[in-house]
Amino acid sequence: MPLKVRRNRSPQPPPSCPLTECMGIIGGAWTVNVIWSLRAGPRRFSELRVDIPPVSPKVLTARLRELEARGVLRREVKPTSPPSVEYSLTALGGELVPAIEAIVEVGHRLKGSPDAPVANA
Amino acid sequence: MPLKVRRNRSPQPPPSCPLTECMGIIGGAWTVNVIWSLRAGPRRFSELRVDIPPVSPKVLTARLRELEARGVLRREVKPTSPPSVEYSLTALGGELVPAIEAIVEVGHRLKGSPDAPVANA
DNA sequence: TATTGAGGTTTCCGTTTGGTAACCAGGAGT
DNA sequence: ACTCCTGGTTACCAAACGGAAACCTCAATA
Repeated sequence: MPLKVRRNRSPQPPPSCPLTECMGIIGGAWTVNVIWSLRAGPRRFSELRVDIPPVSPKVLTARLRELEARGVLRREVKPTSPPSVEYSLTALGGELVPAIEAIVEVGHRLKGSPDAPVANA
Repeated sequence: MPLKVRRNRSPQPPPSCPLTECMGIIGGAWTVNVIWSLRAGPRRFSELRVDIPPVSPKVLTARLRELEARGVLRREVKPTSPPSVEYSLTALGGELVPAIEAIVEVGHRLKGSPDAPVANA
């Protein structure tokens, strides 16, 4: 009797496709919103929460840590009282802004969610 | 005794933020790869599977349907035998290409996955 | 008659994701 | 002695997402 192939395969190394890989970082919830908020200058944690109301602190922290680790933004603790933390785009992060602008631009012309109620339907 | 707030809230209407909304469509698995594959001309279902080997038929179908519904691509059945189906970008879909190019461009310079093994580590 | 190829659909299932709520530390202000 | 503010962290949980495998129709071909 032939043995079945077991399906508990260990996760394979990512295919290192730059497109797939880059979408892995851009694609997280609220990631682009964070970059968008920072494009006009540095923001603190609580300011970002105001800019993007539905984001939870947990996710915002996660996104900021990821973006910092990838060199998109930098994190600076200011010796104020209470100490505040300022996030700002790096040069690399700045390069993402036009790309996101392009997406927003097209986004305006996309048809809405397919199952969303349409005017006059 | 005060009643607890129940958490079975019905899903709220999307905030209709063009950025968030557009990322909702771009962000699905393999979506950008599909657009990327179509940028050079029309492709059939099975050709797309060759272009993007790890995509499963289920997900590929889902992505094609979504992109069609939002006017990014069009689907044409050709009366060959067996009938074949050709997918091609619309003008709107074409506008996404430079945006994706920009992302890929920056993606090249992003640091890799934070917990990925680094050369000499 | 069986097989092949196109273009899917369906079911099942595990992992990942993100939301909620609660909690925490340290210093400043009242 | 409290309370507030900043900037988080943690545990828990439900839903969504995507992969695997099996199955399907129709026509042409071997």
